[in-house]
Amino acid sequence: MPDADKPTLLVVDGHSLAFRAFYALPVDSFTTRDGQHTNAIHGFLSMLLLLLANEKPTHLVVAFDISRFSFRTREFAEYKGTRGDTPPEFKGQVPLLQDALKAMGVRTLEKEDYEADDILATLAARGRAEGYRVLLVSGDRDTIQLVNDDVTLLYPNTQGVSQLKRYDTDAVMERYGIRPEQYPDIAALVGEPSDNLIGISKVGEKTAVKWLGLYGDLEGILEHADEIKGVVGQNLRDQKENAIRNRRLNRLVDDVELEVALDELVAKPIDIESVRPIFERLEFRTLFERLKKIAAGEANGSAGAPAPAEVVETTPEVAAPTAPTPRTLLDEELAAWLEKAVAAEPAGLGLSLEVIDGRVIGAGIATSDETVQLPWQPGRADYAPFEAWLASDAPKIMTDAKSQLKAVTRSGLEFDGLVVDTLVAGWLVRPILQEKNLADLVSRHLGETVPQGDPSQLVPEEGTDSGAPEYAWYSLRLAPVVLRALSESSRRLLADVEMPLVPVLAAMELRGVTVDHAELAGLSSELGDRAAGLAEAAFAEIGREVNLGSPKQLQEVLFDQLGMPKTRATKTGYTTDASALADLQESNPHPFLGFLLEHRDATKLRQIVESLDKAIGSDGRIHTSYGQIGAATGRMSSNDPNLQNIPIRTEDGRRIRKAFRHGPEYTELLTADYSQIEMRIMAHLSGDPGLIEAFNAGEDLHRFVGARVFGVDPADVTPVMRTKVKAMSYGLAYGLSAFGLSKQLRIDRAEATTLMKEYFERFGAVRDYLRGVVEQAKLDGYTETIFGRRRPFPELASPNRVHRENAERAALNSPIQGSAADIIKIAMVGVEGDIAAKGLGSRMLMTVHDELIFEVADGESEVLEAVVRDRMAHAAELLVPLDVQIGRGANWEDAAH
DNA sequence: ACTGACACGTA
DNA sequence: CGTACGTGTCAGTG
Repeated sequence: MPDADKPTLLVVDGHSLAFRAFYALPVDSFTTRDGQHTNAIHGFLSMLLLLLANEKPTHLVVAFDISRFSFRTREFAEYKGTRGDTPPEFKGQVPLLQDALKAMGVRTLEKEDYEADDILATLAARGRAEGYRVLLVSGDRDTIQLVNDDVTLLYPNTQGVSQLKRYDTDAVMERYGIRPEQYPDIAALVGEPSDNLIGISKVGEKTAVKWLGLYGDLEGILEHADEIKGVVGQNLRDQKENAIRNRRLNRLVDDVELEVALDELVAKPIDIESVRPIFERLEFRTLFERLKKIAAGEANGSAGAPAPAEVVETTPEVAAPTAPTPRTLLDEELAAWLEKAVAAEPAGLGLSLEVIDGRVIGAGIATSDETVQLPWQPGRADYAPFEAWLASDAPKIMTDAKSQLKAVTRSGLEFDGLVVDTLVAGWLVRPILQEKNLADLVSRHLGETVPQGDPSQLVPEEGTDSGAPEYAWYSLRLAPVVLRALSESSRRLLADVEMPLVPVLAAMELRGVTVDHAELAGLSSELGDRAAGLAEAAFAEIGREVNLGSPKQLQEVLFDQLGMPKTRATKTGYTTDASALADLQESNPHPFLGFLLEHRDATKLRQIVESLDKAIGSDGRIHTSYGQIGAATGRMSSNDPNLQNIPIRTEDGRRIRKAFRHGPEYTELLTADYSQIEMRIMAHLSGDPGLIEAFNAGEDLHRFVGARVFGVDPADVTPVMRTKVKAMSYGLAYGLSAFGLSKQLRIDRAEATTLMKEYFERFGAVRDYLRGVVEQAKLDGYTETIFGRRRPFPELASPNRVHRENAERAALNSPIQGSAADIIKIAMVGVEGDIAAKGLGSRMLMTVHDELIFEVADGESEVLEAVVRDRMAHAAELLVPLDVQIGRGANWEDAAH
């Protein structure tokens, strides 16, 4: 019978997995209202659901130990003796877990005097004999011996519970260098500290494998013990009893008498109603939702959740292929070649445009086995076939396309058909900015090294190999590898959002935004004067001149000269940041502090004004660069200059925004921003009825929430109450703690704790969701946005508490911030498309995370607003409406609302 | 000239 | 003991 047709028997070692989950998940996040710990249960069930979805077993059973005593402890009293007492917090969870499994219709098995592993061994043997494919899940290494052609072991990583490593025969051989059935011999020689089994001194895995290679098995090794030289040989002879005893104990019993036939283990459909009570008691809301989905999926015969993306580990090839030598083609030759190449590579041709001084001067085009080098000059008829292909929607694969597309436009060419930018695709695979150029990508995903160009040849001569064909060729080869590493939804995100966004960003960068130089210059000198005055006043207070911009010198002044109490410690001393100075001002008022703070404000602002002024180009406009692969969450960044951190909170700051104007051909600026998009996303993702109602009611969000939290009428929500819930709401998405909340609101800890408690009582699904995100991320190793953008979080498994908790907060925030990024990107692509389709003259200029800024052409104000509203509001269909605020004005400040 | 640490602007 | 960025300055290093 072919493997695919075999029934699949999934056998899980219950204790082993639950115990792993117990240590992988924070106990304090998984405690019910009445104090029952549930982390082991939650982790176990979550992993089980993942397995059901991914492996789709036809038969299923979970095996448990009855106690820590078995025939092995009778034989060897110290067996597993190093294990401390089972923590009571864990012990209490096992019966509940068994109840939950029972409610889910999952059979459990246990056998007096045996360990769960023996049950696994028995079921593996019987399953194999009866024509099953057997999947074992256990965290006990001894089960490696059970692997064979029909039996696969899923072994949890040290990382966490759900990153299961799949051991088939090949994987065991690769990892240990021996066949699975030889594993107990290795373990017997080396010892197993966790079972309190001592091996042979100085014998590790390496030595044991070597001996097995020489003498076949443990028996053989012991027979030839006299031939083994040196200290290890002597140790073997002295301590062979250890090895013999270990081998006896680690042999799993595969004929345990079990009162069950395999076909009784058939996986039953989940009856969601019988599960409900126990899940409610355990307060597993997210898990219940997942279970419902799986149950529904079974009902309509479709598969459950998709398998998590595999981490692609490429190994260097024996001999890396090199790019074919480029040919230079013109006219009909070029036309013929392009036609043939397009037909030969339906997924697209590799393309790299050579750019000097922002203009296209040549191109390299690649198929999998040919490359072409093409010089290019404006207006030369010879290149018509190339230009036509460039402008067509024929698929093109590039690396770092945005800068090249800008050059295309500057050179008066048209472009279409970008299907893969390997840089962007690579970032979707690993959004933690590691691979930032083609060479990095090639090394990471192809395991090859891009040959270095000749550094002496700074400017390639026309017609010579510029490197562009090679670049194109590597891009072409990277594409399928990188695409394969993406989940299906990430591939859709790439094709539908990120790729169409590339030319949109290129166009926005080229457009720039008009900024008034005179205004900035005036502001700059005014701020400069003010800073100078404040510095003088500060110096007068302390009787000397110091560098106010030097934290080190400030520390001298504050803590030595003025004898102020020490602030929070930093790596190099004590902080002098604004909030610490404000605290000092309260406890130890001193005029110097006030002058210093004001001086900081003035110089910081002036510095921003100066850098903006310097960035104004000869066209009177600032052209920022948008970093499409800048942020791990999916957001875009802006640099050179950064237009996403222009001040707004202070009056002086807003004066900077007044300098951002519409161009002379345009009538006004129009801004459009999402109001409370992150809270709306939380409402959607958590499904919290209260929050959803808040948004659908159309009332002021914080007033509504405040009314619920404080139990008053919306009309009676005071400004103080509103401020508090507002801080709480915003802090939620960042993993704010009671401590942080108390600090921010300057209230005491107890009040902050009460506020959080009250908040979560009214909006419990929010807490449940946030908790679930982190827990799911621990199991999966990544988080996902509404549109399937993934972000890996290896740090969640860190044994370092600070690192781990930082990762937990980042994981909490990622789906929210990331989904908001997905949404505005979708809106941008839509708006740009509509503007072009309608032939409007208005243009999208800037994006600031949840805001878009447009330049309005004469008479288009209304139609532009309609387009923008439509595309932004309908970028995603959530459980709550997406509210878009529009403002208009002659400058950015006036266009705000 | 570069780098790390600090501080601070935005969403 | 609140997420995500980019930028400027200081101060230490080459």
